[in-house]
Amino acid sequence: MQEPTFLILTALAAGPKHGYGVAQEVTEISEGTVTLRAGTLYGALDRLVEQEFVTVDRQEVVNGRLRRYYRLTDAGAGRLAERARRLRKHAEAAESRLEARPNWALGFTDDPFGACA
Amino acid sequence: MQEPTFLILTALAAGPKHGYGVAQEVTEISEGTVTLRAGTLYGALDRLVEQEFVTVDRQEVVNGRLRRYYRLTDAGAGRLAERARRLRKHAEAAESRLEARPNWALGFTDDPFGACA
DNA sequence: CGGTATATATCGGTGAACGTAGCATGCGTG
DNA sequence: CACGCATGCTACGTTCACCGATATATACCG
Repeated sequence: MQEPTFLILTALAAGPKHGYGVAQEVTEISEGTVTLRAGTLYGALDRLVEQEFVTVDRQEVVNGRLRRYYRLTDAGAGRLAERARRLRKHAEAAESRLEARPNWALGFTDDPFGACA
Repeated sequence: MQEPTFLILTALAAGPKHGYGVAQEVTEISEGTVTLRAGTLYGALDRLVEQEFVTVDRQEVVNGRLRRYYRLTDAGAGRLAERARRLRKHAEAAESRLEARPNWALGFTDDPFGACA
């Protein structure tokens, strides 16, 4: 599961939303770093419905335009929880390794073993 | 950047490693959930070298086998830090939304506020 | 009357990941 | 000594998600 898909599930975790609403929420969650395109959005939603991580909650017609609401299933919530935990673990691993890294070598002596006097 | 690529950078953040060593460390970091295949590993390393997030530290021949060590560049460390922060933010967003979700529908009462009589 | 915002749908290209196979060497086992 | 196994990189081909572009349709505003 990639970033866009993960964020779509995250957006739906707060409650049912229609496609466009998901796209807006994803932009918000990611602080503008991820903007879903139509192709990505509906492609991912179709896939998620097929995998039963998401279901169509209901459809309504507003101003002559179709509006389809999607809802996270229990399986989807489980999958999201699992992936969120994994993401956090990986982020923590990366951050702790970066901290321990001798990056005082930024630009000058590059001495991975600290053997440099 | 996808999960395998992120984990490769993370493995290299602790110090230079050769391809096979990276693969082993990735298995460890991900607690066995991600196992890098040769195609994924060397493909990603080639891309990372081209993007200058990783450089070839040195090469040696051990027992007639080539061993090529890769090292994280400063640009690579910066990129990894940025991505790690983003990953953590997304993981947190997902987890907080999942907590707030009315998942008492899942068969057990989960009442964080004790409001449920 | 044209531009923008709301909404969903589809198509083709691209690139990362993935699987498998192959090459090459040393080491332990039968 | 033959064999499998671990090490370590290369070289294919395939799959799949993402993405840009395009299409459709309505409402609102200048």
